[in-house]
Amino acid sequence: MEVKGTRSSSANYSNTSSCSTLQTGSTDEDIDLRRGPWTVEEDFKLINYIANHGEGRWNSLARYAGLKRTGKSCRLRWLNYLRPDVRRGNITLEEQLLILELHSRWGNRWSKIAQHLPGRTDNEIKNYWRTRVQKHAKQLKCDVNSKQFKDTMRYLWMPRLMERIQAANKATTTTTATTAAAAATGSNSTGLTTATVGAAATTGHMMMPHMGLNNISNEFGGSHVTPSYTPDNSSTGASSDSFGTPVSDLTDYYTIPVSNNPNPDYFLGVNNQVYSECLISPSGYFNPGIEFQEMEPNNNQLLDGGVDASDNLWNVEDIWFLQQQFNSNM
DNA sequence: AATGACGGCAACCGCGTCTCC
DNA sequence: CGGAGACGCGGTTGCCGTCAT
Repeated sequence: MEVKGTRSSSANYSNTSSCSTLQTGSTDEDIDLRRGPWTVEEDFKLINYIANHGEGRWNSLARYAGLKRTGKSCRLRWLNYLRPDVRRGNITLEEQLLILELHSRWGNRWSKIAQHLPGRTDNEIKNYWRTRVQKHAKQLKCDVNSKQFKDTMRYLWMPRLMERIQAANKATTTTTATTAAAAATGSNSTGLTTATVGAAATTGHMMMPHMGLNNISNEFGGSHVTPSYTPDNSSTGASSDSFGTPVSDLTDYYTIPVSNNPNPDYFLGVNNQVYSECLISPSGYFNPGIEFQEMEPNNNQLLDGGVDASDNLWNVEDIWFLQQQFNSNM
């Protein structure tokens, strides 16, 4: 495992003394509240308490669980790290595409975006955006909120990302009947195009039932991404056409065999056994001292011919290419 | 080998909203 | 209706690992 920079490494866990405290001062209990990295013991207490009593009422939960933490801190720790269905590791190409798509629509509504990426937290998506996307905006010497950058993202990066997804799929899978069916359905209720969803479906990932499809169909207008990947097309017919276009049921995509996916951490829909196991996952959860590190997925996720998927979109060649495109639009 | 810079991520903070009394 | 506490969200900070020199 070992996500780079994580505070949950065993080294950090052992270093309980580095955790600072803050004085509450005025409460009747007048306890020293801990801050900073969580220890194994604290995680264990929190997990066990929630397993027995459920979550919510975080302030009292913190007290009753014997944690010298604020309720807020407990909530954050649970939601962003300990929750069984938290998915960790590299953001996949499909997830990157979805993040770009959703962010172009909703802006920094991280929690809203996270709702559509099962297992991902708003914090993780926010971090991804800040560390990756903003970095590349910086490289292009433009503001991440500028129209030019958004257009670059929409008309260049996203189509290119889709190409990469499709290329990865071609390289790693044979076309399944389900994929063909998906491709035949055209756009869907999310406004994402066939290319988007079909590609994602082929990998057995994304668009799970619990993503709140009704929600999406209401909130998504037209897709900004068109099959032809050209600004002209997307700015005219495509976006308005896909608005309310009768669509296929995304459940069609839920049952792609996981074996199609090169990433061992991939999950399927909630009806799928593999995903269920992934949700439960936690050989290490209740045995933190021994196996805690095993809870994290393989971070060396390889797609697209062995290139780290997390940076697939952003290699040097692309940056150069995008810079040319970007400059020519100036 | 030492060290400084940088990147990535967990955790914290402030504030707005919601819920309950 | 209004106040208090709980909750949730987005922005920011700070730590740790990695990389470059």
